[in-house]
Amino acid sequence: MTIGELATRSGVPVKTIRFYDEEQLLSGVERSPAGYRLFDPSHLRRLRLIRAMRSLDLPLAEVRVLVEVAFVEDCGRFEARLAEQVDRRRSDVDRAIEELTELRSTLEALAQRLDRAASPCHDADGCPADECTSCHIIDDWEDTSP
Amino acid sequence: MTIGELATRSGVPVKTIRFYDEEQLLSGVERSPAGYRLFDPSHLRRLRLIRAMRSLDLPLAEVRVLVEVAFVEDCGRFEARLAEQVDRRRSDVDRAIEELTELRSTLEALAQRLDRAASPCHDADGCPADECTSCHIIDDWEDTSP
DNA sequence: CTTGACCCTCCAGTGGGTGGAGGGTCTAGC
DNA sequence: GCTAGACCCTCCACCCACTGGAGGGTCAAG
Repeated sequence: MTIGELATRSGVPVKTIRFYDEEQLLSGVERSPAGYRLFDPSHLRRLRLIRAMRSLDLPLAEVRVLVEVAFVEDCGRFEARLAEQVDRRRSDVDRAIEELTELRSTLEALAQRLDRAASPCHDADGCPADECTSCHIIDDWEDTSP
Repeated sequence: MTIGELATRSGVPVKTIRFYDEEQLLSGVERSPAGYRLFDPSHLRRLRLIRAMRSLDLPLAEVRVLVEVAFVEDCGRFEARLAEQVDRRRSDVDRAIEELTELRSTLEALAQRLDRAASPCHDADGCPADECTSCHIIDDWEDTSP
């Protein structure tokens, strides 16, 4: 299988497969006399596993380990390690959702304040912050944020 | 004000201030005969505005424009542009939260499946996927995901 | 023998900083 | 006048996971 065929079958871009190869995520990739990469069906399985792990946003370094464990060591170990990573990722995602939710309400509050904002100074020479409600939006909002 | 003083007063690291200067977010920064950056109080205001915008995760390129509008043009324009950006950011954040929520439930489902997983093959020569429940976790889960 | 679809390597860029090397400057105390 | 230490400078590399492009080799069909 050439890289193009593997790309078509897996749905992973050629460039990305090459990148994974450089990063040692696919092992035992042969070369044709002309230097073309040659893959076998195990690489397709491997690539699918990589993509599955990546769709969980596990870092490549961890994916590298996980793939190695799955294909070289035994699956019990793979399962345990994956469970571990899934747990870790789960709490990361929870934290990220919390942070985004907080940001979301900050944005909401700011949007409302901007709607209510009355008299921008319209000073062509730049804004003399002390007399301008627009600028004070930022100041006020800074005061109320941590 | 030297860069160290500005850093202390603003809570922004020296390196970051230098970076913002290089990126043209602070303008009119003087230099001492020895080449030291010299700031005035307007730079403190500017820096605070930058940090406020960045805390909304607005990209630096947009922050650059926004700061310029606030300090060089008039505040009404700043207010309008900020409102625009806040709206855009709001929908981005909404989308991000949705995606993370989806990821979160994928992780949840996978974690449960991993808990229930029965018999890993424990084959020291690598896993012959067809007979191994651990490997099938990935396959099954792939099938159910888009 | 040419055309066009492949393939290769190497380099640069993304965003928003952060860390470090290597070296100049300033100030206080002796 | 000298030295220690805190400060400042520039330039370069690194993070992450790719992606795009230049410049050039390879292969099959017509």
